[in-house]
Amino acid sequence: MNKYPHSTRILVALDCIVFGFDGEELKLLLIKRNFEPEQGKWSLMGGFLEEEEDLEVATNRILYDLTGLKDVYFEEIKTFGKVDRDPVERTLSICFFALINIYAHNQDSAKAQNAYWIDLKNRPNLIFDHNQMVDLALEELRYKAALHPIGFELLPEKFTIPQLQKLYEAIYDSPLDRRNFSRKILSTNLLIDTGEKNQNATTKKAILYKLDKDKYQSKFNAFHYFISDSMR
Amino acid sequence: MNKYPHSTRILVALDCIVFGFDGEELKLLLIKRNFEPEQGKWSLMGGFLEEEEDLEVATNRILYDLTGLKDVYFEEIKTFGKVDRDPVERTLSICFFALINIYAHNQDSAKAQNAYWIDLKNRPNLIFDHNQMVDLALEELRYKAALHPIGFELLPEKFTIPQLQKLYEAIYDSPLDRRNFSRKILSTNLLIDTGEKNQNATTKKAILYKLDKDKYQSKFNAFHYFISDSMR
DNA sequence: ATTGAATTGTGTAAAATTAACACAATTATT
DNA sequence: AATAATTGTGTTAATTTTACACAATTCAAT
Repeated sequence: MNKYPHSTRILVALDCIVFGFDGEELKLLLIKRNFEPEQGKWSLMGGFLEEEEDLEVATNRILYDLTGLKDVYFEEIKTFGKVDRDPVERTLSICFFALINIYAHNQDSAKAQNAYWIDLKNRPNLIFDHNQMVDLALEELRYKAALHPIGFELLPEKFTIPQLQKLYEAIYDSPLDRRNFSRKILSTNLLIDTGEKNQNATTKKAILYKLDKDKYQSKFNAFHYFISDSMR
Repeated sequence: MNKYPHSTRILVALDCIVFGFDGEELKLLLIKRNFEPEQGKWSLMGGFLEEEEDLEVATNRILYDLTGLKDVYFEEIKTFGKVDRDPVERTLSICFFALINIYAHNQDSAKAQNAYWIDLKNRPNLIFDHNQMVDLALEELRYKAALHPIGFELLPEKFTIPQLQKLYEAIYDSPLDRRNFSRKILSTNLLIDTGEKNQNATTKKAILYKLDKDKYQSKFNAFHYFISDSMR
């Protein structure tokens, strides 16, 4: 069975930073732990990589259990591997962040895990090295979202340009110029005008767009500097 | 000892894609395996994460054993985790790429590992999923080198602008405009004129520069689009 | 119905950057 | 001294970005 006899086998966890957006603020899906260790404290959603389970399958399993969603956008960030990072037993953590549409996820799945959406800005202290993980995930999200059109993953299927702008303002925690933002976004040709307008607006109704999924893949790498430094 | 009793412990390997540059071509440091499994075939340099060893320590250990160098620049790419990726036993591979000055590394260390510098363009078929790892590493190197000043890691301490240009041409496998390249590089203010010139030139001797290490860290993230698409 | 406040969509000119070039200077060789 | 190869620097047009202004839409309050 163990054919590389002299090496150590190690417990491998996956920890997920799940980002959401409620229209105003960037949110994190966090677990109020009702199990040991560290029961009662806050942590990221995670799980162990199982025998006979591909790594990617495990990530999707964990995201599904938490959100009820399949085909969630996620990205590996880093493996945390300090010997003593988990006081119970040495555990590697392969760390991911995921972007989901906060309104599409299954509330029941979240409840079953004792999970809550928490404002990124008011996040509680987390167990182990999970604070570092969130810091890194935010950094990575900011990096990636400036270079690639991944923000859409956090929005409903149909969205307005002002909504999209609010999202980017939340990600970078800084105001963007409305006119320049609009021009830059539209110049990507990734948005399709649905012909509809948002209904719940109290002032001028904005055009609802959807993502051009055919172009999305081919343009994923074509839009470095989606948000430029000078735009911030 | 095993306090999370129901989970599986897994063998964890680290595999390194070591890039070098000989002045003309991008090179890979590859192992001609004189051990089982797959003896006689080519592979990446790797090793197992050991008990009581931090992940970062393990990476540095593996790089040191291979090159004789400490403080090597490396970057984690991805964890490969298909159940059957290693036919001997299930093994996760945490995959890194490293950039080293090919002339600073210790030949004896490489020889002891049966390692050779191979032109990236003529690389042999590698074992397991190592081909995929190299493909991904090259992609990642191209991505990062376009956004951050990491190319220097592949050059000697003192280098000329034409040398640096040849490096970038090797990385992107495409010619760059000499005059625009020079201007862009110098405008970063990351290069210090050493006052010396390279001696082994058969024509006009070029100015030797060195990296401004004080500015390097602070400007690491300030130079997104170090190499622009339009420059290629 | 009219006005006002908030928000959305589009336009424009100056500034900055990039792309596409040309030319002069340096070095070893002939 | 002339030649060939390479290096350093400059210049202009095109493009992109920045910093703005103005008109149109909507609902609510008069």
